[in-house]
Amino acid sequence: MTTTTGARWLNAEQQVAWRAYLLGTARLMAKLDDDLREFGLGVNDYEILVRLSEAPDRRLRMAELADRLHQSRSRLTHTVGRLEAAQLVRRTSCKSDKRGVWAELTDAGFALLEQAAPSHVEGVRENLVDLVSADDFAAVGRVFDAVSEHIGQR
Amino acid sequence: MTTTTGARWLNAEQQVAWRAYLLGTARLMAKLDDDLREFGLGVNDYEILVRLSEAPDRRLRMAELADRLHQSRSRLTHTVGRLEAAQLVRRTSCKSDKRGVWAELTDAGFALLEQAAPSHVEGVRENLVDLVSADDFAAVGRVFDAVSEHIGQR
DNA sequence: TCGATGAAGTTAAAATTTCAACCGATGGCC
DNA sequence: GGCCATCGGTTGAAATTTTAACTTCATCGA
Repeated sequence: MTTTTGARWLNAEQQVAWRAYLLGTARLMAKLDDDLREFGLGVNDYEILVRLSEAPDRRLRMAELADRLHQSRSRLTHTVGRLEAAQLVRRTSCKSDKRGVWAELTDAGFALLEQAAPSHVEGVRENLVDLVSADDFAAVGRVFDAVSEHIGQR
Repeated sequence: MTTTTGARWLNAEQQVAWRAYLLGTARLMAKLDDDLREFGLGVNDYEILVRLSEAPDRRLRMAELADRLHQSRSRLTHTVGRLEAAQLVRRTSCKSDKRGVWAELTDAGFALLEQAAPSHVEGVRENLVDLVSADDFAAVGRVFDAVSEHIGQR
């Protein structure tokens, strides 16, 4: 685009950084998905299992889980349906709120997570964290914290 | 995950930064897609149009375009098919390599890009670039350059 | 010149994600 | 209590993306 209006374009460095982010993210996610395929998971599935594994009683309400991952409820319903079919997650209805549903990590789900985690984390290190200085990586954290904060939920 | 093996986990700050990146990226892309919907585009379509608009004669070979965006050829074929149906892109066969196909931006495609660009770029600024220091944003560029570099093409 | 190998791109089918409509439950509020 | 806007979640269909197979053409070496 040429600059014929008063619009605030990105300057050259910003432009370069923005595109590096887009391309790098695409490549990184593809690589991580690739490496997880051996376990029958994708990054998205993995993140779901991790969130459950960390929650009290290894379970979370569907809406809570969806919010933490910024997914639509519908998408989560479908994904959890598949994870449930694979016996990695179990759904139980919520006593206190009859509309509610708990998604709970099964023992098999936890076991698979234990298997997949070392290789996945190693992938995150090798293809991201260990590539750059601690300061630069911390900056990434600050930047995307600010983004999340700014955009907020929903 | 608890640390019972010799695996190299992420430390607390790295963990936090990694998750901020995942969540922030999800929110950011959703927001940008949202804002582009008014023009009938998504971030992915937009990037395709931009790459074409910058290329000599506003056209690129399919494989070249796919590589620059790190997309599968198949995905690009489908997407360009839709963009072509919308008259934003035109496909022509390549003289010098009969297997080849040029994807070329039409005038309508260029016009739409001109319309969408100011608001899109403003969105990138408002939800990312302008939220953080120039140094931090530059760090993002360095980090994902390193990622791209490390993972390489394919 | 042939034959093998691989690149460029498409295609069809399967898997995933989005979209919109929907249902039962909840929580004010009058 | 009764009304009603909204929440939590699901559903089915449409749209998009992935996967694998396939076609055509290029290239390279014998």
